[in-house]
Amino acid sequence: MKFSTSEENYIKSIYHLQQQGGVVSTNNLASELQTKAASVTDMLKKLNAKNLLHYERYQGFTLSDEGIKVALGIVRKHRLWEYFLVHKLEFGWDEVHAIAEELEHITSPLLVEKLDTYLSHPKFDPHGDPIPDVNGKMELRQQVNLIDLALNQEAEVSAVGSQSTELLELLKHKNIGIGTLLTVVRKFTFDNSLEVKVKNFPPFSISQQLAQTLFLKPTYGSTTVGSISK
Amino acid sequence: MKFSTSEENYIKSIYHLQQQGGVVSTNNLASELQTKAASVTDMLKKLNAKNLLHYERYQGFTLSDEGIKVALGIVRKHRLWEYFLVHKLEFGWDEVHAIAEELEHITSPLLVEKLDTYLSHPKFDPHGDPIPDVNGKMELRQQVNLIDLALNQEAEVSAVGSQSTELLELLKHKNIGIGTLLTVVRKFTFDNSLEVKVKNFPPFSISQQLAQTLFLKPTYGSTTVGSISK
DNA sequence: AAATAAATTTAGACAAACCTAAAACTTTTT
DNA sequence: AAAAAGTTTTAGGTTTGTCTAAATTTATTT
Repeated sequence: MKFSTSEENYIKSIYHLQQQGGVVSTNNLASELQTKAASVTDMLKKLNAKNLLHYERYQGFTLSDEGIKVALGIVRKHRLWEYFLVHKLEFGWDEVHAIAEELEHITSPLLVEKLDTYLSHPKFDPHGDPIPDVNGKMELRQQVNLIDLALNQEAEVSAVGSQSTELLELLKHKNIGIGTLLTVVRKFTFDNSLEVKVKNFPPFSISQQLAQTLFLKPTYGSTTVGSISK
Repeated sequence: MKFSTSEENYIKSIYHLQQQGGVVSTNNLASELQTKAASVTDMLKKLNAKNLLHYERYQGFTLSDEGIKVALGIVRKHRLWEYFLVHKLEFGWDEVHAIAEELEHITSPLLVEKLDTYLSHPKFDPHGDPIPDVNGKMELRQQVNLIDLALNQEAEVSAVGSQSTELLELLKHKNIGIGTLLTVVRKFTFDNSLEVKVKNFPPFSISQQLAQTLFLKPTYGSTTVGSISK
């Protein structure tokens, strides 16, 4: 079955939202898609008629198995194109999201498979997100949220939880990118903010909100800067 | 100014038609786009309002300078993507047209320039058509139509005049592709058909229609099979 | 358990891009 | 030069995806 660009965008957004919070609500999806609740309801009816959703009036909704399959196909295309843009065309990892949003709607399945082969079947995209294979299977990202990182445990930034320009702007300002090595030197319970250290820079503060969008891979053989352990 | 996919398709088709015949007619464009004359008139009004056309009711139309600029931008994208699909992803030259029709509508100008650089600024696409540069300039294809090829003059097939599946099917059947070397051994005035020879194959016949869609580059130092010249 | 607030859906409109059928204009034929 | 044929445009309607405003349902207060 084929879908319009608009249908695909709804499916993809529902997928992302239900990854976080389980059942998705109308307002929730409307704000994610920058549209109005009434428009969302219209589209829900259509997707429901195509058996892509479990949907009951006023009760929220989730993707059906079929819906998830479709979503994974779109996610696969999005992440493969991002990989292509960064590793072949030499875009920065923070410039590619909008372009991949367009490329992900190109329909040819053969194109996707040839692209995958050309890129040597990458497992993760430039933001650290896993790329589903043809059957929708993908690796878990073995990453830790910055909020959960142990004190003085060195780790490498490997993914960001959103591609909003606001977030990317803030990361640029703080000089943080994919690959940055950092350690948490203090945690403040008052506002859950963190004091963070990057080599060769003075320590600086990261808010709870920001910390929640950053994912890292611990560097075993940590630098244990001021810790008690030998 | 930005254009919808539909507007871009109209602009591109008008461009191709006026390359052949000068002023374009409504029915002409309707059949090219597989749509109805009334739909064409609707769109003409819109494009005219945006100053992309010279248009007078009932009198036909051509692109304005601005319209040509837009058309060349689309043609540039189409041909660059075709080059990418054939030379990087290893598609056959006869499989890429439909996919490039989708890719040509991706909007990012930076993407086009990075792609062009990645491909090392190719001058011709896999069908032998020239690729316009950023300013719309392109080389003429120094090619001869098969109809005009001199007797016994060896030449290499370098372009086909259309990408219709019907044509590609026929070429496949006759074992002709980009790069095929051939000579015309006889011309029949009755139906303007040609008797053609490809090395290691028995001679075969090509209709006037087919000959008109094939373009070739003469091989200087010809093989002059049965000619009088030493 | 009412009253109020918030979320969701319905009803009715609108723009883009298409359609059919009829009217208007051009070209060709007789 | 009138009639016929062909082409183009207009008029009015459809579908998709959006919107605003009003009605309905669910959740939260008091």
